[in-house]
Formats: sequence, structure tokens, C-alpha cells
Amino acid sequence: MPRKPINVRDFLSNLPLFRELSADEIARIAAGSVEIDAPRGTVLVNRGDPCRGFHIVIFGQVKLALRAPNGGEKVVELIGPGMSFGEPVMFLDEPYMVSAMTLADSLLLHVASDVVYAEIERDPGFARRIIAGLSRRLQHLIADLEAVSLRSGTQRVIGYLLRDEPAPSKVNALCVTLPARKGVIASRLNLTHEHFSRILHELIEARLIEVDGPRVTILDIARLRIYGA
Amino acid sequence: MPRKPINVRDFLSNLPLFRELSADEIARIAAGSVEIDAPRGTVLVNRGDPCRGFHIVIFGQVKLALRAPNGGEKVVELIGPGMSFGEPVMFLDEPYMVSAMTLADSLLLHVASDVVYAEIERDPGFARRIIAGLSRRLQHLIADLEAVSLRSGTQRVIGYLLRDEPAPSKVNALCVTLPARKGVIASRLNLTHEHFSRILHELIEARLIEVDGPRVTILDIARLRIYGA
DNA sequence: GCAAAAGTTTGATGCAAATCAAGGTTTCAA
DNA sequence: TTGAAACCTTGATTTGCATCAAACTTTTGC
Repeated sequence: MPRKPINVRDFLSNLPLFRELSADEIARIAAGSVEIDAPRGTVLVNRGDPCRGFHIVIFGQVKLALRAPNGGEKVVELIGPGMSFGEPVMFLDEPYMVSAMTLADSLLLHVASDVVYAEIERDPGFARRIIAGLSRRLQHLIADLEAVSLRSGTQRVIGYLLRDEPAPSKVNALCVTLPARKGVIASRLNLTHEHFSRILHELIEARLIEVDGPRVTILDIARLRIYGA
Repeated sequence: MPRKPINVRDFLSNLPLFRELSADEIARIAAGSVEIDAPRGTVLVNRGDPCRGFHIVIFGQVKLALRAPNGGEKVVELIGPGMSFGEPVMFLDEPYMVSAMTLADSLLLHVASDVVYAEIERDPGFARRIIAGLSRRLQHLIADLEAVSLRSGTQRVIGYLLRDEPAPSKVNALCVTLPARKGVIASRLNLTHEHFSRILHELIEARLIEVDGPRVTILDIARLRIYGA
């Protein structure tokens, strides 16, 4: 089935990274980009692949994962619409360490590295936004490392559920929808799916949350935050 | 005891980050920098501290660590001469997540964020080197995350010992000196010092290495690499 | 140079999370 | 619509690593 064509330039000019660029700068970026139509389960990148640009998700969802020597894998990040991946590898001109696979039918844009370099050369503001983006991810990764090294499974799950709740909130209940299958979230949190399931049920037992498929209702944010020290 | 004065400009202009800058650019960077004399055990940065620049180690050694809710800590990185830390936090203008402490008497340079921003504005090549530096660290951090999530303690120790050995090497023996106390290395590898000690002895038992204080002799690189799947 | 502090080894025990296993449920493709 | 495949739960068991504890060794400050 033919999909509705999208306007690449409009899409680009609405991303934080490109928002402040002029029309012809956007045109140059667009000229260095190709759309990629990727049904669910498409492998976009494998470990070891060379990298000639980076990817932006227009719609859909992509999973970035590390493969274990045995068949297992560890999900590093979930990439949703408007988000991108592959920049660090592109800037180092090294092969990918992670593999990337779509978790849903997706449309992506692949931006060639040379137009990015050209734009860095031309616009220090663009360079600053790239730098800010890389810095942000570095911080997120350190937060992940902290979670894995210093927190228990239960604490990681709680942290994930409350990940974008400002510390003391007005409302004390909240409903979040898990952005992917539970097994994927579990891996993202460095847990087996079995263990993740058990933790969720431990929290249900404690009357802290309710779960209905991918919908998690947090009954008492404050109490959940305290639970598990 | 007064220490031998060092020439900040000479030092800066020999760093990869600044190597290609002109004399007056170096002068501007130097003007935005202050030397910090930090005896062993000096806390340079605490979690939550604001960040107004980044640090370069001239000599000595700095430990970047995350503090656990209980008294523990997890060493994220060891920073040696010529290396720097704090850039990501500086670019995000957010408080530090990690704490930084000297492990040896050290001399550092603190470079104010505004001279860095000015230089990014002025020199796209400088911006590119900043981007490359951030990308490099991002990749290292992903490698760390992979090690912690997917590899056993023994495998992490082996990986650490062989960390900068190209895959198939001519020589098959090698002597490395641990760059810090064993407890620090253990934490860097997400192990207790007890467990690290036991792993080292397991490798000694297997005739793969010999250990004398901080000196580790690898008897057979190829066999060590295979050991532990 | 020596005592106190810090670091390291070794052993015994405990536990959080993995693995194995099997039944139930949702999703999806034909 | 339906059967197969993928996913999720629940239980039993195992295990890698942490914790606690106590001797031993190296470093360091006075």
C-alpha cells in the first residue's frame, strides 16, 4: 500500500536540531537525506556496519541493542518520533557497536554525514546544538550506568515509571503506557522478562500500581518513590 | 613546597584538542583558565555542584565516581595527564552527576565555559574536535554498559587487562601496571575489591597471569582472551 | 623509622537475580 | 477467523557476586 508522502523539509525544520536553520540550509540537509520505509522487524543497522550518516525517526519506533555472545541482547535505547541515532558513530567514523531494529512499521530519514559536517562548518549554532545533543546523551548514559551499578531491579523499575515526573508533583496518581513490549522494557532496565514481571507484581501487591497490559497506573507517586529506599 | 611553575600556553598547545589553534587563540584560552593545585584526596567536584567550565589534568590522576545511597561508590572513569572531564555537564549547564577526587597529588587547569563557547563560535575545527571528543566518550560509555550488562566479572577483568591490545598481536606476553589501587580498579569494573582479588587469583591459578603488587604480567594473551568464552 | 591507617587477601555465608520449566494469554498472518 | 507464534506469568532451582569477618601487607604521616 502506498503511504502518504511527507514533506521532508517541513519535518526537518520542526526538529529542535534544525529549527533555526534558513530555508536553503534546510534544503541542503534535505538533499543529503533519503527516506527509509521500514516495516516492523527491519534491521537498519548491525554491529560492525560502517556509518555514513545518522538516522532520524519520522514515525514508528526503533530499538538500539547490544548483542550478547550467546543469543541474548541488551536494549540500550528506544528511539521514537523526532529522535535520532547514530551521530556519535558517524562523527568517529567507526563501525556501529549497537544494532538497530524497528519495533513498529516506521519511516526514517537517513542524513548523510557530509551535509552535517558542511553545516557544522557553516553555522556555529548548529555545532552547538549537536554538542548539546551529544552531551545530553552522555548524561543519560551515565544515569543508566548509575542505575545498573547502584540500584536494585525494583528501584530501576520505579525510576523508569517516574522517569519524567518532577520531584514533588501536585497530582499523586498517574497513568503511563509502556512504550514497548514488556520484554523490551525489561531488557532496557537490565532485567530478565521474568524478573520484571515479578517486580511489577510485587508493586501491585504493595498497592502502589495497577497494571493492565501496557498501561500502568501509579496509585501514589510519593509512596512509590519512597518504596525500596 | 613551591612547585615548579609550568607554562600553561605550551601545555595547552600540545593537547590534541587545542593543537591546531593559533597563538592568540591559545592565549585567549589560557586567559580563561586557572591552575588548580590539588593534593591527593582533594575533592574537586561534588554531585550537585554547578559547572562553569571543564578540567584538564596536567599531572596526577583524578577519579570520577558515582555515590551510592549507602556509603558505597562506583568509579566511572580514571582521568590521567592530558585528559579532561566535565565538558558534557558544562555544555548542558546542569549540575554535576559525578564527584571528582584526586587519587594523587595533581595539577589541573580549569577552563571557563565562555572561552570554550567563544572558540566554538570562531573555529569550526575546534567545534569538530569537541564533537569528536564527546562522541568518543559516548562510545566508551556504551562499551562499559555492554561490559556491565553482558559480561561476567572474569570477562570484564580480562577485557580490562587487554583493553588496548590489538586483536592478534605479534608478542604473546605483556606486562601492564594497574593505574590505581586495586580497589579503585575493582569499582571501575563494577566489582567488589574482594571479588576482584578472587578473579585475579583464579587467573593466576590458570597460569594466565602473574601478579606482583600493581604489576600484572600476562603470560599468554591469546589464551587469556579465549578464557571464559 | 615506626606506628597507625589504608589497602589486600582469604574464608564463610547470604541473597538478588538468572535460569529452567511449563501453562496461560495476546498478537498476527494467512 | 483461526491456528501458530510470540509474549507473559508463575513456580522451582541455581548461581554469581555481595556481604561480613578476620588475618595480613603496604603506605603514609609524624
